[in-house]
Amino acid sequence: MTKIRDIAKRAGASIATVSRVVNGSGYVSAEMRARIESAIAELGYTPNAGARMMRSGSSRMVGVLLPALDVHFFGILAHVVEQALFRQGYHAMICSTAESPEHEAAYVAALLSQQVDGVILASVTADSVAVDRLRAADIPIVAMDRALPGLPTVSADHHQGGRLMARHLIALGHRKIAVTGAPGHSAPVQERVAGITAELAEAGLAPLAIRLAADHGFDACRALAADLLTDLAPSALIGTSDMAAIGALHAAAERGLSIPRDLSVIGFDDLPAARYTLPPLTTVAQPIRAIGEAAVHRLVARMRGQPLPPPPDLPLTLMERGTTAPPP
Amino acid sequence: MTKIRDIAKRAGASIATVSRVVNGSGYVSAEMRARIESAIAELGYTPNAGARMMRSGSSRMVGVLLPALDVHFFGILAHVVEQALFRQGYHAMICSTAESPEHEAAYVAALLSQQVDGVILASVTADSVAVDRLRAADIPIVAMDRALPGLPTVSADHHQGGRLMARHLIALGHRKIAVTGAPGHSAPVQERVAGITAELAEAGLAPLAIRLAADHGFDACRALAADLLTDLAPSALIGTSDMAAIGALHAAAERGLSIPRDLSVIGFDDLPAARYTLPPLTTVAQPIRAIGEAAVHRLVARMRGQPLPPPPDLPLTLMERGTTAPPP
DNA sequence: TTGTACGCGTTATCAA
DNA sequence: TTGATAACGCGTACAA
Repeated sequence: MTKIRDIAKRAGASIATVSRVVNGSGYVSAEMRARIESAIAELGYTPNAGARMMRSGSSRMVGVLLPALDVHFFGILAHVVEQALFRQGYHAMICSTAESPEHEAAYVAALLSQQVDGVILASVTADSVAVDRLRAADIPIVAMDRALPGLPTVSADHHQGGRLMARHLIALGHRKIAVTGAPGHSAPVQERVAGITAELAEAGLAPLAIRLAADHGFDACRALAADLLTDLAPSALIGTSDMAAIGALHAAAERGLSIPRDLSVIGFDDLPAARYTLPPLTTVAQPIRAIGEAAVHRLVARMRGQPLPPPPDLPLTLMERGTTAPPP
Repeated sequence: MTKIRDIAKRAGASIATVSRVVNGSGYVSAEMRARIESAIAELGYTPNAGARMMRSGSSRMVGVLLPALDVHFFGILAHVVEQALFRQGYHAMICSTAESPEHEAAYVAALLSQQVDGVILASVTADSVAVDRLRAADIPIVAMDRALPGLPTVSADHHQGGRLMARHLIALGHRKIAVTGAPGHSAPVQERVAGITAELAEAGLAPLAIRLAADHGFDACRALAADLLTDLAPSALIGTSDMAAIGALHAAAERGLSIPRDLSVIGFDDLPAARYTLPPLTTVAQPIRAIGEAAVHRLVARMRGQPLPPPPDLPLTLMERGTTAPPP
């Protein structure tokens, strides 16, 4: 690997001058700059990040901890965050913990060891030991998607989202409404359920049932909804996520139910897949892009020592598509 | 940040001994080890990666360059690769280039600067300047999903995939077969198209049309298929990806066509979304998990200086679901 | 079995 | 405007 000394030698300059050119700091004559720049181009010099970091104590990197990349929601979120960080001159170190404490601990250690300038915690559970280590390190942190006590958070209002789903069905005239979804241990999911229940209560209603699975895969969601449709006879099903709603659509089809004539189904998230079904899924859209960008915005401010921007307004939108209608 | 000297002081040892404990190298008495370990736990020591890297010249990191994380296929691939690397003791540095040369160049520089031990290039174009820099750096590289000349590659046989799609439709009795898909500039897509054409030719057929869009979003795919159905009257449509096929399903529905009675549709990839449609999509499954794991396997061997394992067998599987049937 | 001392590549300070 | 030099934190020869 060519180093700064090689460039200095080649350009007939000192390493200090090369450093000035590379970092755009201090005064360098035009002629000297040109000589050094061509030396850099010829030899293909890339500054050693380790050495840089050791001097400056900063790596211009931001850790992004999230539970999975193969779940489309988190893939999109990671993408948005990464792009936003890039625009601010930071590199994202994306770590998918696979919901395993072991992974989480290893990644937190790696982030600390890499001297990341900040961390975005996406949908991490509050009682995580690893997160405590991170907090102890006194690095700027922003929680995303799921609030973490004592940490600046950027998250949609899941409670309100639950209300919007219920409100839409109530307005259509539904009274026999059941809730299905996963994963049950997810705080955002629980908040949505609470919002649903609250909105129903205000209309003098209660959910026919609330069934949450541990697994949020397609098959689990479909099986859950199938049982629900067998046991009860709801006129509408609320999925706590698009995944759950799509599973419900399939469970209904298996039982010969026509959507939305015999059964209304509504989801949450508005992932791309919500538009793939036929009819396309009615759902409450979460502004994923805005969430990622706001998280970066708040984090960058803290990393620069600026005052923390206020939590942004992240409006949820009812996307009325083809799976909801008045009850039969 | 606590450093190795702090631990040494606290434990009444020298930094050399602490280093030995941390790295599990050399001899340390049990008593001393216990003292040092408790000091590490109390003070919360994490070795500085920059200093470590400077000494050893290695970062135990592997760069993963891919075009996007918000495209589900790449999100899944990134996840698989990341998990596999983790099991081998490497951390993944996932870089999504957003298909922008500027991003790509910046990330390549970052990878070089981070002294990554190896790089996995997913679906990168061959004529990329950035990649040339990477090759010049003499780091182990493996190309994934899309072959790169002169580099070990792990990729499904897209040509064969094209053949499988065509073969299935031909076997069902279809003769009026059209191809739709995106993005047109993607090499894997072009290979699939070539495979389709070859298989049709062997049956004495030619595609009714081949239409590829630049954009691989849902709307573009649907519009493309809609035009195709208006202009021609195929009995079957081959999507070069699940996305294209799902778009075709919607275009058909808009025109009142019943699937698979009036029109057969087949896709490629077998993403989770292929099962979301009603009826679920018939498609050719690409072994994404095996691809990611094989790429890591080959890369790790090279990083360890071991001989390069042979390219693995990555079988494609026809997933016969609900969108294909004999022609009307 | 443990400790001392050097060098890894940079940046920043200071002097010229 | 440029150059010499001292840290930064760690791993490892080598000495004890």
